[in-house]
Amino acid sequence: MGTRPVRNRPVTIKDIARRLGISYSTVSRALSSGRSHLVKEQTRLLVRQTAEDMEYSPNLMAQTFVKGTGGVLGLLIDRIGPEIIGRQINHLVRIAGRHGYQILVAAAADRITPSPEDERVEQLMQLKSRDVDGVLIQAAGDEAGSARGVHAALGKLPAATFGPAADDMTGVSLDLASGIQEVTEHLIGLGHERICFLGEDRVRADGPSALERGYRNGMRKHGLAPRLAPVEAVRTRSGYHLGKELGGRFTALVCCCDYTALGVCRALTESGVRVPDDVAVTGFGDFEVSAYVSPSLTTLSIPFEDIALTAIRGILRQLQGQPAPRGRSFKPHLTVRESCGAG
Amino acid sequence: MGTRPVRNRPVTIKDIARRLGISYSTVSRALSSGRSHLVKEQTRLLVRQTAEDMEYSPNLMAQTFVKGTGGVLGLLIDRIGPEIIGRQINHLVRIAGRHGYQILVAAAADRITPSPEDERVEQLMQLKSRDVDGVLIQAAGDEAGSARGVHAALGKLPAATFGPAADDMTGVSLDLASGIQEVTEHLIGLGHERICFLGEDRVRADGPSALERGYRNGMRKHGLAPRLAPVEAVRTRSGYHLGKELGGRFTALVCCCDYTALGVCRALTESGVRVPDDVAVTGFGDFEVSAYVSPSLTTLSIPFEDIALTAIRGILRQLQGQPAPRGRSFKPHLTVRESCGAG
DNA sequence: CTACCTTATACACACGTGTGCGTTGAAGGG
DNA sequence: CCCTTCAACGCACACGTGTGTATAAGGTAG
Repeated sequence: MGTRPVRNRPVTIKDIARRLGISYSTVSRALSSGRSHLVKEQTRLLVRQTAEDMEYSPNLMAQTFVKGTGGVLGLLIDRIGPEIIGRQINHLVRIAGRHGYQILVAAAADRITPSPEDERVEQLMQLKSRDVDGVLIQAAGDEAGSARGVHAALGKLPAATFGPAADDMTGVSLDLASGIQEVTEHLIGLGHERICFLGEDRVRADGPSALERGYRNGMRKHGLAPRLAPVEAVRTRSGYHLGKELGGRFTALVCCCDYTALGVCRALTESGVRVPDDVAVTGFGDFEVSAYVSPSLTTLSIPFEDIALTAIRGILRQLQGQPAPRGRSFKPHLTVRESCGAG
Repeated sequence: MGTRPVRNRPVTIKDIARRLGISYSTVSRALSSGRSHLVKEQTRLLVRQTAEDMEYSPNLMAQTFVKGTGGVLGLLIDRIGPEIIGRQINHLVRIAGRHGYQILVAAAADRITPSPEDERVEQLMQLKSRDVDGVLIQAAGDEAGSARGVHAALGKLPAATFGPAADDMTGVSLDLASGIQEVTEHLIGLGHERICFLGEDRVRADGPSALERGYRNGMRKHGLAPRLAPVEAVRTRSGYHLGKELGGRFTALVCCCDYTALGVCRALTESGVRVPDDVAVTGFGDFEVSAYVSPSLTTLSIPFEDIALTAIRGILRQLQGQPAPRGRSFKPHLTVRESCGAG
């Protein structure tokens, strides 16, 4: 009779107030960190002690609801390879958590959509209506974040996009072109001249991709003729098939993705072409496996940690009322291993 | 003068009510799908049209707040390899989205924690205070979900754990033992007798892991003596080093992870030991890359889609008030490729 | 002792939405 | 004509928290 039955309903500040015989506004003030001068120190301690005893945990929904801000960042992801997503999410969640934020994921539907941009806008609206404090936009296309509809849908919501900086949103991009150019020139420095680029399919007809531009720049700079072979992005199968055809005609293959490069290596090995002795191969991404295959892959490492850090810092700045930092473009790091023949 | 200035504040049902000169409770009822008999059809249509015109979008925070449920599932992840996480998240987000749910991620902190269980409990509490409708618990340990503290912290919150079913929560597990046993017996069927198991480090002293048990069962069934070599889980580096030592002493190596297997293959190749001609190697996980390396990897495929589907269905059942389905244990699918020598 | 100031607390409202219940108006039966 | 019935809608409260303002208590100076 002395002990009340355990209630399933979580403890609220009203419960604490009732127990202490004070008003719940006092409890609220005692528990909120700021405005300490409005509550007597003794009362504050008493309230805090009682809160702990009663196992009070604040209703974050209510706090978010009333304050309009509540420690959640939205992450908009498009279809990207699981390896990239996994690594990126790992870093984002970790760094966001370090600043007290959680990540709410909104991913592209699996159905075919007539307009990817409209879908992104719809997801953005949904994130907005959940009062997320900011949005991280990870999308496949080159200019995914800067689309007009997306920008309009954002309104004043802090945002960072993994791509070129747009107005009012921090852009954290990877300098694909300079990366590919570096690896291309590295191969040229090793004496290669017949170098083929295995790029992604051109989804749109809006000119060469950044990767392709980097390759072209590298070749042009040394007076060599570029040769291209399109490959569906992030697909090893295509790399495999192309490797079968291209083995004899080139001395080096620059691939747009580690998986493509691995597929190429496999095809070459099967055809009796040795890597790197007969043909050098390079990749992009430095996936976890790439250091441990044989031959280990010369590739471009992506500074995920820096990228995630910059993006989240950008959002934090915006949350402090400052204008959106323009962001940065990070250069991939050339990681030389065996497959290029320089190891 | 005729047109009001565009307000930054989002449109609420009160705005709609004011515009139409009706009370906002009527608007609320007109917009909510159920209880259609309480609003005249004409009014309902008028309200919906107006809502669309004014670009009203409901405040999901408020809805969640008042209803105590709001279309978000929490995902608790421990440290797992990015490949696994990436693939799992992809499926979970996609399937959850199909049912109108979003995923809120809570990941383990990067700092070393004295008690992993306490940390999980803390994260659970945080998810709970955000009124998530259910929790998906993806943890590294064998019995991560069934820990007592976790169970207590959950209370009546629907949950699914990727592991053995615990009381009141759906368990979707992967039958690691039967998978490893199958691949072990497959190797025995190919004539191998000196088969070594490269397992993960034993974190605790609570007996052999499920993987190890599967291997032992397979060997014992055919009267062969088990041989173990511990490897830090999901690490190719260790696999590489072990491969260097073990190449000559065994004719087959059963690895606990594809990455380990790839490291082993590399080490063997470097040492002049041919795979699969001299030594057969198998992995676990069927990572994206494993089909395209040379030799392609015989491995066990994880039915991610089924796992995610079962977990989310389990939670949906619980949300409908039904008791937690016990869940299922899925068998990995033996995918025979080249590295075992049977291709 | 009164006027005034400081301090600590209580009261009341707000945030946006859902919902029980009372109220209104009209229709129908006696 | 009055009473009942029922549809359609408004009022008011609730959810848990934050915060501006009124109020009470206590102290000091005049």
